[in-house]
Amino acid sequence: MEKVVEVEGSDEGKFEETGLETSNFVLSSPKNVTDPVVYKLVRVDGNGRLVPATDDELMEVEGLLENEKRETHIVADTGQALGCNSNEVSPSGMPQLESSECLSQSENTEADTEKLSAYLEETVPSGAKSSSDDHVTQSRRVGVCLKPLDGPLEGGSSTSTGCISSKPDFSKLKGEICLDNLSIKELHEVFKATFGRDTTVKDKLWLKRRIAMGLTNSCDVSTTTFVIKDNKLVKKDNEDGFNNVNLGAGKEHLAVAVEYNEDLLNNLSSQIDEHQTTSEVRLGNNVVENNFASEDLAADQRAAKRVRKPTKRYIEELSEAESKEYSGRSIASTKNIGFRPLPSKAHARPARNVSLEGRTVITRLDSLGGFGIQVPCVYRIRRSRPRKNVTALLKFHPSGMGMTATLIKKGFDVHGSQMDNGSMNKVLEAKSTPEQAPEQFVAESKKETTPTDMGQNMGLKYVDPSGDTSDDNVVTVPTAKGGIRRKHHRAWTLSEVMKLVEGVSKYGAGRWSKIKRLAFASYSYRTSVDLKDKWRNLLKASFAQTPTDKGANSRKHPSMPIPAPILLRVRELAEMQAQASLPNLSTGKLSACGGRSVNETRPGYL
DNA sequence: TTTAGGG
DNA sequence: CCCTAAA
Repeated sequence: MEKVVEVEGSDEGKFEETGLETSNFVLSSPKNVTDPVVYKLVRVDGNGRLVPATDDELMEVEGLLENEKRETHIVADTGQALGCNSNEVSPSGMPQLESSECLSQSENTEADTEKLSAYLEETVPSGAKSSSDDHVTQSRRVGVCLKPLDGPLEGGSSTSTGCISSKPDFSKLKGEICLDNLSIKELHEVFKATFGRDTTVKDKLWLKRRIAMGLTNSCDVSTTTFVIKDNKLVKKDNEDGFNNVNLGAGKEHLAVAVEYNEDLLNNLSSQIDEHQTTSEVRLGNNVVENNFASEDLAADQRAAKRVRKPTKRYIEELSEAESKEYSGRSIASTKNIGFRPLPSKAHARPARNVSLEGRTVITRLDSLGGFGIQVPCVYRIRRSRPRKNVTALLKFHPSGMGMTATLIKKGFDVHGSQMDNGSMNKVLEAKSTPEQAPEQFVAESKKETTPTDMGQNMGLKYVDPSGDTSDDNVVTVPTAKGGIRRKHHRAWTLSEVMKLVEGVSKYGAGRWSKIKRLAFASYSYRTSVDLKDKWRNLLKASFAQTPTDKGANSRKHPSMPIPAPILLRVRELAEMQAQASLPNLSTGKLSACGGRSVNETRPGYL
């Protein structure tokens, strides 16, 4: 106990320090205060403006994660805290430190992001290794660390705030005992300190839970104690726990929880989203921490999982959801906001969902108190490319859209038929996910969820039925063979088209993969094939009508208003390329040598 | 794996 | 958009 306290003290100090450093970059916004718990990943723009991470960034991050860092990060956390300056060990006694990474990478925003993610992931293991007390400390540091990094991560601000500023009191809290012993009044204080707001709730248990959760989420407080007292279980409970005590059967949950956590981690690692919040991670971490007795094991598992890279689809999904919101126009700016802020809760950040394999886990800010606690929940299912199982799914839900809807529905419908869920999940899982446990877990938790909670959640959850959450436009098309294939359509936005055109002009038509990578990195959901198809369409369109009028806009196609200038440009490019290609055809090599982008092998197209 | 084309 | 053959 004592030890813990000390640590915290140190932590705080550190935080402050770090905070200062951090200040350079970020945190302009007051919002930090608002929600200590939730953070999104962002990068800092040149001018210091915060920008939500873009899809590609996420991807990048992902990539980074994969590449390296696993274990190191943990260290990094510690390291950072102390560390950016001195690499060495944290007081807690973390042997591993590798601030170097931090430093080196700090340059890139991406790196930051990555770091964040890394840190997140890493945290877990570290926690596992170190005693819980230490762990707590570490985690905090981590939060700090992030900021210092260079910037980009904005999360840091909120993080730091949440952790430190908001709750200095926690030192007391830490002790499990504290929570238990505290009077309601005290709990209120703590609560306030934790969440920055008052609560009228008088339920002690509730308060304790809430606080514990809050702490856990925002910082890694050793909630365990608290939790334990509460139920026997642990942090894991956080998620379920708040709903109700549940967890009678701790073991099962526990087991499940582990997996769940892993997924969560994986998800995080794979996609760190602006929406993704550290809190989530933490949550996951905590759980993991508790669950995994042997760090090694955990580490290994994580590593393994981490390795597997989320499919593009996966990412795509995310981006898509977001993109919908802003409809592609300004990608960056809106993203953060992307989800409609729910009126009700402090900030209802739309939960970010992470879908893993078949099952989707999403974290949503929970309504617990209206604080931004995130709770994992099943939200939407990944829209995926047609998988073999799709048909099966479809059968279940002829509508075809539906997985998402269905799930949600389920979620709401407490009593709802499990069958649906189960079957669906199963189907999904069948394909790739061997482990069902997590799903069940999720499902179960949902079931357990009390109606009340559900109601609250609903508000948050359903942020907007219309838009993103729901599915992308997925349409099922019956095929002659009898199969059903899913077609998801995402309208091309002007910006996308422009980028495409630009890309083509730069790299030449036909180099779709290159274009996708470079010019089009932001739109992760567009595949090179998509680009190609789009280009084809553009060409068609441009030739079809452009010639005469610039105003060509007047396309009949309601759906596709392509600005004339763009069409024009397309035509130009097409012609250029065509010309370029012609020589090629005849001479071949020569053209290739001289020509640049256009030339190459590109068959001029057309 | 990426590209080109067809459906 | 999806699917698939070809490079």
